[in-house]
Amino acid sequence: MTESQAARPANPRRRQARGERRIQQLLDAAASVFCRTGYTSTSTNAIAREAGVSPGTLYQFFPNKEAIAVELGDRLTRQMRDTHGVAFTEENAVLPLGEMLDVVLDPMIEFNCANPVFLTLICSSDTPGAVAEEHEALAAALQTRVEELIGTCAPELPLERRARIATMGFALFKAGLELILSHEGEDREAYITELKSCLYGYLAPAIGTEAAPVRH
Amino acid sequence: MTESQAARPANPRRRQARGERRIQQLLDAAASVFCRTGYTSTSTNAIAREAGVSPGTLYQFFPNKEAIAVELGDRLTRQMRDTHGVAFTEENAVLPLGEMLDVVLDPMIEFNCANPVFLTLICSSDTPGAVAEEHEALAAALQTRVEELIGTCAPELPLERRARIATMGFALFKAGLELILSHEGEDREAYITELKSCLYGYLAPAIGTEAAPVRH
Amino acid sequence: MTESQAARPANPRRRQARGERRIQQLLDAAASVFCRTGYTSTSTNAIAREAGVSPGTLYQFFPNKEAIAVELGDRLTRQMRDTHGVAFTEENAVLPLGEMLDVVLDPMIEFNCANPVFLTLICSSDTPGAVAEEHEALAAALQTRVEELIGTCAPELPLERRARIATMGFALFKAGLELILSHEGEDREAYITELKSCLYGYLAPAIGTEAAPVRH
Amino acid sequence: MTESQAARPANPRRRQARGERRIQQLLDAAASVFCRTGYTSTSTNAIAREAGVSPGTLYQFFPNKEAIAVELGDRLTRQMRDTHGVAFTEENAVLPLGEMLDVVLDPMIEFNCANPVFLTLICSSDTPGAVAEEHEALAAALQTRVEELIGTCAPELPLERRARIATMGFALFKAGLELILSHEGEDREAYITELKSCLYGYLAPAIGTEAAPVRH
DNA sequence: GATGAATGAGGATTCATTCAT
DNA sequence: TATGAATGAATCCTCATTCAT
Repeated sequence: MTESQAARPANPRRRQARGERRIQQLLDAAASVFCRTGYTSTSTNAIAREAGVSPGTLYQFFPNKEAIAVELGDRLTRQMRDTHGVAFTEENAVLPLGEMLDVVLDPMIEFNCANPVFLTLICSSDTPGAVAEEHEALAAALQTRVEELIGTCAPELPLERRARIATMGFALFKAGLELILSHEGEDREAYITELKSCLYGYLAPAIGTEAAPVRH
Repeated sequence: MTESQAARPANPRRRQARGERRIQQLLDAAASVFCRTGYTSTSTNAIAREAGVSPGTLYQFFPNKEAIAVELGDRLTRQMRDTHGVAFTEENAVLPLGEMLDVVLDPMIEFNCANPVFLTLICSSDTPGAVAEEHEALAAALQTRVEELIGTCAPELPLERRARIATMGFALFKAGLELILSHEGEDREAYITELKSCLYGYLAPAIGTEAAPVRH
Repeated sequence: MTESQAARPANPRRRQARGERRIQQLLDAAASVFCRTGYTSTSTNAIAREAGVSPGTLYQFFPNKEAIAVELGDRLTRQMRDTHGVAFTEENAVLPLGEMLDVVLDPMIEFNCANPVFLTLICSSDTPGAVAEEHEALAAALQTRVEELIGTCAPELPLERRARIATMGFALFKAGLELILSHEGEDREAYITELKSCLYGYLAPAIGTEAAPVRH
Repeated sequence: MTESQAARPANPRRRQARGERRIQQLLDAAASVFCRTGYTSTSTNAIAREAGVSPGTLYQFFPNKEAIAVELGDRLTRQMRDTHGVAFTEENAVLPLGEMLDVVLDPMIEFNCANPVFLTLICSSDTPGAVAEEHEALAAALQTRVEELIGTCAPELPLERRARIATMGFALFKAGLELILSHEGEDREAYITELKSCLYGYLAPAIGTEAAPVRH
């Protein structure tokens, strides 16, 4: 009796657990297929097949293809923030440029190497509709944080220029990331170095290489 | 034989001319639609409609959708070479880096602003299959020329690094171009400047800012 | 045996009561959704959702979608008979036509205004299959009673004609009811009057306006 | 030469002719299937199958299912007007009611017996969306003409009542038509008589049985 | 009984491509 | 050569129904 009462709460959870597992399974499948064939060319049936379920099951959890991409993006974003969110904190603004780039980029790169869909999603500029909007919002959020960081490093920079630098830097990062992801082993490392030196060369004249003065 | 080719030049020429006109018409239409909706989302019927011809006519000149993209890319490449090919000649290697970037990039940017499909085609990374391959070849050709230019500027650079710099530089260029194309007027000019300073900052430490010694 | 039925009456009753409540809940939901979107366009999931239960629960009480409509129709029919069944009794045959129509139609109209699904079910002529058949049976039953009433009023009428009058009268009633249900307030009242005068005009020449002679 | 020039105009026509034939074929198929299973339950694939063509072909001529119903309704309406449009002219208002009903109803009934889809389309009240709207418009147009006719017969009738009579009369007509269409031979004739006597009985008290005074 | 996940056939619609004229 | 009709597989998505828990 008391047992059945104690066991109760598990029941609804178990159901939700199964669903949650399916969702994760579907998102994993989607990630995999998106990476292979790109968002636009990916069919929901292909995702379902990859996940080993029927099309109907997919639609029990997602109202349409876009929702999958959006949820995937959301989860990855959250995950990225939870894991590597520290990178953009103001503290890093006090570091010399080279070190700052390491501190900021390394976790980002690591995350993207572990989750290559992320770039796929962000770069699906071919696609009009909710996905693009959703991920533009995502990109915009990232850029804002970059802008803030730059603002801390170089407060005297005009706002417009600062925004452009953030935009350009972000575009640069995506471009470099693509190269990084398309290589492995030593080549990948080499491209990481390349990307960093590129960003260094771009940012150094604009925001200086020295540490920003610490604020007390 | 010679007679048929020489004595009746008007008719076949006119026919070929008509065909050529049709092809150009179709390619123009394709360019327009590709830009608007991206390669993947563009249907052959949409291209035919835009060109004001029937689907059947389209397939009289192109075996399939990819062939259109490929031919479009080829023509643009040829056109770019014919018009701005000079930019990559060795002569420019003797210029100081800043000037060289101007000389090399300005015509490229101008060309791409006039033909925004070019970037669309090159960046259709979403698309698996022949298009990607074809345009990778295209990109590879461009990169080779960049490599050669870099090689002239900095002959002591190890080949591998040189290739990476070319790759990275090219990726950077595409990323910048995207920003440039998505802005207009002053903003566009500003992003052009941004792109150049980015490339300058990246290349300066690698290949030096001074003019390469002229070879006699 | 008797013990289990007599000594433990509360438990099974309560269970059946719960089941009965569920069934009513489902039928109410079905009625609501049928009215809104019509039988064909109504999905079982929609009914379950409206009833606040899971699809599986619905199928614990009904083998399929049609069974819901059938049961709904049956219950409404029974309810109509229980409440307004008196209307068709022979006694009313002695009334003059005008009064008879009032006595017969008013409760019918009232019932249908309170239960608009009834008409929806009866008129789902779009739908082939069991529902139509079931409800044709329902309609046939009603018609039979109308026929009997007419037979009492005008015994000399040939059977065939009598059947046709009943059929036509019933069709007329449904048509009028549709108009009545699609209006409110004064408009509704006006259409009720219209329907009655229509039936009066139709039946008067056929069965006479005077009260049938009372039989001892 | 002159021949080829004379034959030219036939060429485009022939193509359109084939298409026109297909359209008619598809509409015939649609009419058949709509009648059998109702608008809502009819699938475009079923129509295509009935027409002996592939689904794609159907969509070459109609953008969607509704468009088929709409075009079908339009054609039938035009056909009805062309053939029997005379029935509603003012001239008939001078006839005594009984004759007027014959003159007005007989061609309408004949037409609907020859084209039973018409009623199916008009009665697809189950369906929300364009079809309903389109055919409500159709029904409204018919009713307007009925109203005008009634207005000529009984000019002293209040407008509201006149509208209601037209609405009710039209509903009555549809109901009767349904019965007529669902019977054959003598039964059908009998129901036609029944419908007429019903309308007569309804309209006589309202608009009089005598011929309206001729206007000079 | 109740749940909600699972199914898979079927629906509307699109599209690259082919074919008869 | 040009046309536009024809194709049918593939797309996204829905829904009646079943099943494991």
